[in-house]
Amino acid sequence: MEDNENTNQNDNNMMTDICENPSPNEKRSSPRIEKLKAQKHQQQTPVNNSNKKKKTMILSKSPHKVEESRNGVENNDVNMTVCEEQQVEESRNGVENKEILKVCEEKKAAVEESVKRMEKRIFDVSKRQKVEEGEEKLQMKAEFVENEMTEDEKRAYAVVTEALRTFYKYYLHAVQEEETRCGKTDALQKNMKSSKPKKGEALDVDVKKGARRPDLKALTKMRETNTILYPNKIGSIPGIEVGKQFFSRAEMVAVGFNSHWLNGIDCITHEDSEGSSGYNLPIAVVIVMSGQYEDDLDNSEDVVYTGQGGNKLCGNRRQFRDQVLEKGNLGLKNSMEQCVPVRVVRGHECKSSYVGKVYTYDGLYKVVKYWSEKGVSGFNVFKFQLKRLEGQPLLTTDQVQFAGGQVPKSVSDLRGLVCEDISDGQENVPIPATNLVDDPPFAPTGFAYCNSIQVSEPVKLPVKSLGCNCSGNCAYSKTCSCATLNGSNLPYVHRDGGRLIEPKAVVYECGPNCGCGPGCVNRISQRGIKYRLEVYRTPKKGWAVRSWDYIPSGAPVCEYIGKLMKTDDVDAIPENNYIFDIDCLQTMKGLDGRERRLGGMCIPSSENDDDKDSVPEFCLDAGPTGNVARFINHSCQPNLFVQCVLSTHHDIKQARVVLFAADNIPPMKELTYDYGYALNSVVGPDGTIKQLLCYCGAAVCRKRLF
DNA sequence: TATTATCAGAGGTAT
DNA sequence: ACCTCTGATAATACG
Repeated sequence: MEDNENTNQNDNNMMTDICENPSPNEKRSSPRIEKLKAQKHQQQTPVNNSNKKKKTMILSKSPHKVEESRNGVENNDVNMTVCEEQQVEESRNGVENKEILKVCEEKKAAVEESVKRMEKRIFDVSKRQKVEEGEEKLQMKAEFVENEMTEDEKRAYAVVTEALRTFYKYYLHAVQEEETRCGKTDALQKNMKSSKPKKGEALDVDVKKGARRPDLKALTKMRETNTILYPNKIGSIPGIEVGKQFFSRAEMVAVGFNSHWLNGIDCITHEDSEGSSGYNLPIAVVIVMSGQYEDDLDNSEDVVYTGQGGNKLCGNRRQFRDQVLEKGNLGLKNSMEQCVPVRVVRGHECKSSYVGKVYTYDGLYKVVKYWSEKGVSGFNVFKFQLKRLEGQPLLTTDQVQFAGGQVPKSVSDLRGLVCEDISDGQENVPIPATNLVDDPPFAPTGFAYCNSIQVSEPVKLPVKSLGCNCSGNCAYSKTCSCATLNGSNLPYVHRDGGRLIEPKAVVYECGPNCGCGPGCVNRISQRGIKYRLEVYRTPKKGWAVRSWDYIPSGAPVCEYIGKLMKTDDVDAIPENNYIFDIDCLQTMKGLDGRERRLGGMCIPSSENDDDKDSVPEFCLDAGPTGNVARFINHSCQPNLFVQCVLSTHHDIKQARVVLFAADNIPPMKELTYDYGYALNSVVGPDGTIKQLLCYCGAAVCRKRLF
């Protein structure tokens, strides 16, 4: 199938007939097994591996495809092709199909509207891409995409993000349950090995009955709370762009991209589903190709997908009977006949980071033909050829794997390097700076790097708080006095090196007077930077920060380091954009501004009420001295959030300010947080309201100006 | 340390 | 009861 150079001709002459194809394709099985087989097979026939054993394969990778799809962008009736071709064919097939044809007509508009809406955006972006040629502009692409979103699209994007955060929250809660119940935490394991098993507690740990799938638990929770987005949607999903990365199948279910975390082919089966009336059901709306195609994904606009069924899923995973034209197979056939666009998701193995697998939305495809053929085990399997709709963003390896461009392997292959490590060895990982914008390029200057808080003269530090009496580390939230301050549970889970389960008004960590050691899970934010961050120059926003690593939601990124000052003293300084007000108290009271990023947190009522209307008493000035956090830009749709943390003392007015990941952040994506200043809150000396343009792309700019 | 085997897991449909 | 096959861990092979 690899040598399919006549793909285009086939388009004009599609046949829906089922033909016997003697090519030795075989059963559907797990990616691992398939991979192994593919490798073995390749060893046997190293040159011509035309009879692939993969579930899906790339049919055409020829360069002219690229040109074609570029041209398609400017072609107004580009998305007529699906239905037009179909109609021609239907009329050939005769009277019996007239009904389907009619349905097709009726549905055409709705489907095309969805496709066109997307393509309109693609058109705009593509135009930009043409203008902005050159490698160094790649990083700007993502920004353009965000900037050119309409208000509706921004809203849709925010809705999707919100749903995902809900999912992360439930997920991490389930992880904590799992860690507690199963006793699989590092702490517990150590305890059980080294010291005597804690009486009572360690004994009721049920290792076998633990919730092993927090992702599924989270999904169930979302179903219960009715927070799953867009069930059974046809075509593109608002707020989810081509190239969107997901980190598990469950995540995709949470936003309604898929309806089940396990199915490769997802169908709409019920009449009452949104937009499904009039269709001959079931119709397939999304397929997932789980696989190993990182290298051959470029321009893989044609695909052959193996149907479902006839597999022994437990045991040897062999094909043991013929596939039948039912369920997903029938759905794909129906989708072909009724011009239903199919979302295509590809799974990529990703061993370089904590995420084992990444799923990428690769756009809408049309089913162009299907057939059945004998598999290796001697049973019939169905094959579906899908062709990518034109006018969508090009598929490239970069795009599939890393939205913002290629991830550098080391500092040495960084382009535009202006500084190898702005922290000058102070951080665990070097933080390089690059500048591909200015000519001649320059490095960030005018500040001294420092990774611990400096205290200005008039500021008095509060007395250190008493710590907990734990030893080793604080796995037992019931006995740790620090954990108790956070509620009944620890704020963090152990997974992925420690993740904050959800934003809280304040996080009480263990501190210098605690009995626990540095390995304690309740000291997550005290361990310095652990992701490979890069400071880079942007055309419009000055310096910015991104990560080369995946950052899981709830993971600590960095603390906001600067000089701890009294706010009154700072207001005298005219131009300083590096002031961070420590306004936890104001935030907790629900005042304007930063409360937005904290969502629906609960506010403790114990704080003194007379502070309600006060301004923040202290702030952090990262102007003259600070850490990498001073380069992180504002966004009204940020992927980090600000978390007040108390560790050495319990005075909230001087809380530490730590930035945590709000989303699962893919490499090379700019890190941003919400500066949180109320719109029109800054008034100039002449009494006019000062404004500074926000380039985050969101509708409302609330960036602070001095 | 890297690869392979194992198995539970949930929601829909079929029996 | 069956179908869907993922995600995490246990077990094994490997160097």
